[in-house]
Amino acid sequence: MQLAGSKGACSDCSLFSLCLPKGLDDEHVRRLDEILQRQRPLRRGDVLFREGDGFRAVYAVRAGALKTYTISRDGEEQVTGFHMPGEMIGLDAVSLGEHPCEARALETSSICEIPFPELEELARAIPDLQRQLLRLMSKEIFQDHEMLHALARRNAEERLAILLLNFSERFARRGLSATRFRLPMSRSDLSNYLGLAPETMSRLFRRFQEQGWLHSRGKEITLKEPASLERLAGHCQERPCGRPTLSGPSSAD
Amino acid sequence: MQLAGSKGACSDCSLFSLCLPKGLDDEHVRRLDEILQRQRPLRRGDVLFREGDGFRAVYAVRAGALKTYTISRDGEEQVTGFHMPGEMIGLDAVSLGEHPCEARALETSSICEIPFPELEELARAIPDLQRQLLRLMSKEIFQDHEMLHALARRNAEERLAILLLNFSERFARRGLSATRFRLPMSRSDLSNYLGLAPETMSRLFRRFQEQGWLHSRGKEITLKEPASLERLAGHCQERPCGRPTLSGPSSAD
DNA sequence: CGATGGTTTGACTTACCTCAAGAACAGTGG
DNA sequence: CCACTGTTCTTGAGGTAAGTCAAACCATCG
Repeated sequence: MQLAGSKGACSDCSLFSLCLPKGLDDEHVRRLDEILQRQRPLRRGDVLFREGDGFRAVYAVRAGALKTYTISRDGEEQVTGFHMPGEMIGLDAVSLGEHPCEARALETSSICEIPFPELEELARAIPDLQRQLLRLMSKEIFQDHEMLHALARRNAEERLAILLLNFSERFARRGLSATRFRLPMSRSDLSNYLGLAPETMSRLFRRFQEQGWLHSRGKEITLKEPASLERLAGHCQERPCGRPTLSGPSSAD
Repeated sequence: MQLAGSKGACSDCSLFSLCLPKGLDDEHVRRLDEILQRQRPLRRGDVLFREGDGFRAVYAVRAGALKTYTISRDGEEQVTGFHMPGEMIGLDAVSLGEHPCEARALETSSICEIPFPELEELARAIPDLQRQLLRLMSKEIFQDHEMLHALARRNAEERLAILLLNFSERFARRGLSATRFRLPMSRSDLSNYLGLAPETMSRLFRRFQEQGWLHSRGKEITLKEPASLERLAGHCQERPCGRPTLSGPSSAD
């Protein structure tokens, strides 16, 4: 898997298809991959796009992790999302025609650029793709609503529990352990995202650790009692679809 | 404008086109209106769809107002949005295939149902429509991010200021006064949406009134010093696009 | 190695919630 | 039109979760 220059068809990665709910057949995936542009890898701290940049493409994360955030007039930032491999960035820019947020690599990351005009064109040709694209955006709306709920109604402990389980699920979906993982972002990014002070975040981790619910050493997290976290996350996390829980003897790692 | 039965082409309302950013030509709007289904008007408290209902259509509000909300396991509700004439409901259901929230009329409301399969089909045939549809969903994501920011970083006063200005703008877009309007929802719906206690909402209105920033009599609101509200909303409300502000000698009413 | 920025910890403050009691309001039926 | 009833709204008193401030600690990195 040689990492070539900044451009060129990205034929070895059908990564984009990972971002989309299943249902596209192989031929379609091939045509998709043809329009992908590979970018040179980003290093920790590198900016993928800035707020106000013209919107030309969406981006699929191949490896690493990024955060997106807006910057308010007084310079403070608000983290709007974390983006892991197999996830998509930039869909919120379609409407304005420019990026309403900034995207920055949390660690060395590899990105596929998907020029949007081509994607739209292809979606017209492939009904399935159109459907998947709409589904993808809808999912983001839906997840934002869950997050709104968390911020509006849940206390600090519940918010952290929800977030940890969310990450756990996302790691698991990539075939990684659901109970042992490395959070690529800083505590202050986490706290910022959850609408809390960094100090509160720190105290929460300590409390969770004292309860024996998890072990955290820097960015390395081990969930020891996912069931307790799920009880906390409780109400709001219940999904209509029978998503498997982590509780009980975990199959992970 | 005779209100017919529950079905039939809704040719007098090109309302759906209102929901979409401008840019569709007349012929397209006509074809769109052909697939619209008119629903019998909803009365205050009527449910448009429930959480978990199968997703078959999205809905455009013609008149009145609705709220959408999720219900957590313990029965408490979280308002996820208010929907005014010219706005769309149900886009968050595309991904799951069922509605993740419940929609209820806040007052007597008239709704157009837009069967989603037909809409997708039409979007395939009309590239412009496809683009507008994507743009519409993107806008919702973008607005949710703004709301996330508000809930995470702003205090109670700022949240209310932001919300009031938001409504003001939405009324203005419909050609109504930006400074005198009637909020169709209860104080507790407002507070719920903003992640506050109803009591706090009540105190906020009093405080704003004491400051002379607005006059409120029940659901009737008069903004007297939009500039002060804008100062409060401040940082987060600044949009890159030069959206006209309300401050200065208002042109409204 | 010291410099820099993230993290932890403690002491203190405060914005908002909770609880509880009235007041205003909206239906509903006489 | 007026009582009657159930909501929604308002107001006050008091408690608490989380923020702020400040200092110590720790990792990373030139």
